Amino acid sequence: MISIKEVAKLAEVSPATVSRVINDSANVNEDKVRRVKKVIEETGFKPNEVARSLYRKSARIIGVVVPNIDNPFFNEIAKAIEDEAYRNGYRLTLCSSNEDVEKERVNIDLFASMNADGIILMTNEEEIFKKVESSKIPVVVLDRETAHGNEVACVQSDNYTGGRLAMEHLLNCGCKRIVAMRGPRNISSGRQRFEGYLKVCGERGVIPAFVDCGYDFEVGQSKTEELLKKYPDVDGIIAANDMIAMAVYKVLTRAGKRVPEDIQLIGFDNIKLSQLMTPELTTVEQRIPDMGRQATRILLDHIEGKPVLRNNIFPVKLIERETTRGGKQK
Amino acid sequence: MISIKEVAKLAEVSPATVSRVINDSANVNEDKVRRVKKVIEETGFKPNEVARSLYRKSARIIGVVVPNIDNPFFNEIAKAIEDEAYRNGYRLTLCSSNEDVEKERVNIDLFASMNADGIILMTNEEEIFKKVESSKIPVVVLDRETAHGNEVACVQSDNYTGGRLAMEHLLNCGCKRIVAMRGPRNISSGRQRFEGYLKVCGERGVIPAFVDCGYDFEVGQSKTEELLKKYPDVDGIIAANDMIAMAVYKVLTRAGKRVPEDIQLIGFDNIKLSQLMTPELTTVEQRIPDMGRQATRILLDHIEGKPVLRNNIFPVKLIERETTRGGKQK
DNA sequence: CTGAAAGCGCTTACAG
DNA sequence: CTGAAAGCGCTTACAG
Repeated sequence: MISIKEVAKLAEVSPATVSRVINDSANVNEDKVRRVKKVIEETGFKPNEVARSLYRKSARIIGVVVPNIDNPFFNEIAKAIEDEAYRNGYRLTLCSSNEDVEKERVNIDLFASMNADGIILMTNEEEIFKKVESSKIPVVVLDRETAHGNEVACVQSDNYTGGRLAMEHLLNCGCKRIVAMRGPRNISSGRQRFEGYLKVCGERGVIPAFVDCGYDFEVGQSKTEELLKKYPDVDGIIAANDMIAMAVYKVLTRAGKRVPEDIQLIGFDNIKLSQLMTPELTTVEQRIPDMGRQATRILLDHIEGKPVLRNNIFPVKLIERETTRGGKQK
Repeated sequence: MISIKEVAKLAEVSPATVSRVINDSANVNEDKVRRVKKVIEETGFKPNEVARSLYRKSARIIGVVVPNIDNPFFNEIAKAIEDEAYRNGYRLTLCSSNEDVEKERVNIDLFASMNADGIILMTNEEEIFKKVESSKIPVVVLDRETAHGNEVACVQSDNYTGGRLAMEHLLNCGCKRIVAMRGPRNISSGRQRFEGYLKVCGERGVIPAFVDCGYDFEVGQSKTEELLKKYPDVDGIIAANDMIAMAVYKVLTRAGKRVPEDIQLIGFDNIKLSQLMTPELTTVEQRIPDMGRQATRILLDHIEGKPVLRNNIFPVKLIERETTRGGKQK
């Protein structure tokens, strides 16, 4: 790689002038501009970003921590982040933590020592929030809520309303015996959805029925089996999310239950998969790409010193598809 | 962030000595080592990686270009790469190109100017291979074959055998009218699988029947409809990959065809999804995590100056599940 | 064993 | 408008 010094020599100006031309940071004699541009053109010179970031203390990098990149939800989020970051001249370095706190910690340190400009955090570990706080890098928390107040902003869905929507829909579809699969209790989205569900139970005089569950496919299968034993008369299931709903569908099918004829099923997230599977899954939509984009925008705005909204709650929406029976009463 | 100079002052040694302690790069008086370590401990000092990479001309970063991170296959690959990279102290910066050549080009330049140590490339664009070549960064090509000879290595599956396996399996399952959905013609994996299929046709005296297709779900749907019109008597379908198989399944179901009773179906890749869907998909397994890991290992070995295998072909394997009828003849 | 010095490739006051 | 100089935070010959 050719350096600014060599460009300067070839263009017969000083390195400072070349820098000024590259950055358009000061008026430079037209003729010199021309000469410099010509040399850059001919040599294919690109400024070394590492040297730049050393001086600027900014690498135009944003660090992203996801629990698991190999999960459609985070995956779709990451795509949106990457997209928005790229559009603004930022790169993205990725840490898929597998919920390994040590790995998250190491990566946060790395982000700091890389002069990353900001971090988008989707983690469940309280400890990491503290860590990040001490690193002084601006953070936006995505799809999570935190008790700490030091993050630049939170962006998440209105999970509570989502929980309500799911329950109300099954009720409207005529289900008499609805069972909720509660999401992880250490994740705010799981708690909030469940609260929405409970609230509707209260309003409609329904006795809550549920089973504790996580967000991953594997636990979905075993928890569905458990559910079937515990509530043999179930005719409606609210899955903790879409991946769980896929698992539910598999177990129900194996057990000879038809969806939606015998048991109606609703998911949460509206990941692309929910529409690809057959039957197509009724679900509560989170605006995943918008959330990823927004988190990134907020981070960039903050970096540029613009004011920023601290709490960003995205609306959710019921998407009726084939695993529930629409307005029809049973 | 505290710097090495301040650590030096606090420990009453020179910055050079601190550096030597950090890197364990020379013998240092025990007492000084102790002092330096103590100060580092107390201050939480972490060396600035940007400064390091400026000197070393290495950022311990590997750049990854995928056509689309929002696609299970690349997703699973990226996870494996991230994992292996992390284990070796490397970070990963990601470009999800959406097959946008301009974006790929910009990112390659960025990788170069970030002092990235290597690139793992999964692209379809000939042009990009040339670009990368000129950037002088070591490249390994993953899931692709190139005509260029300048990459460090290629890693891919034995797609030809995979194509054979798929066809032979459907034949063994008693299918009389098998139609292949040919993968993209500009991607080597698509061509090779199709060749395997053709070869078996030749050997078994079957007249080839196929429909041109891509690798993404959406085209899978329309191409399946086309297929059904063109070959109304079809009783076995070889999908271009698992995502296409999902689309095929949906269209068949909507058309009132049962799988595998009326039409048997086989995919390719063995992405996790193929096992999550119901019915579970018979498919040809690619060793996705191994391939990602191996690509990374090779890159790192090369960077460390170790010799490296140029062509890495991973074996494929038939995974029988529920969309074909095993050994049973019809 | 160890410190002062030079250098990695930029950028920006500073002085003219 | 423009160049020489200093500095971003490290590392490694070099000399002792």
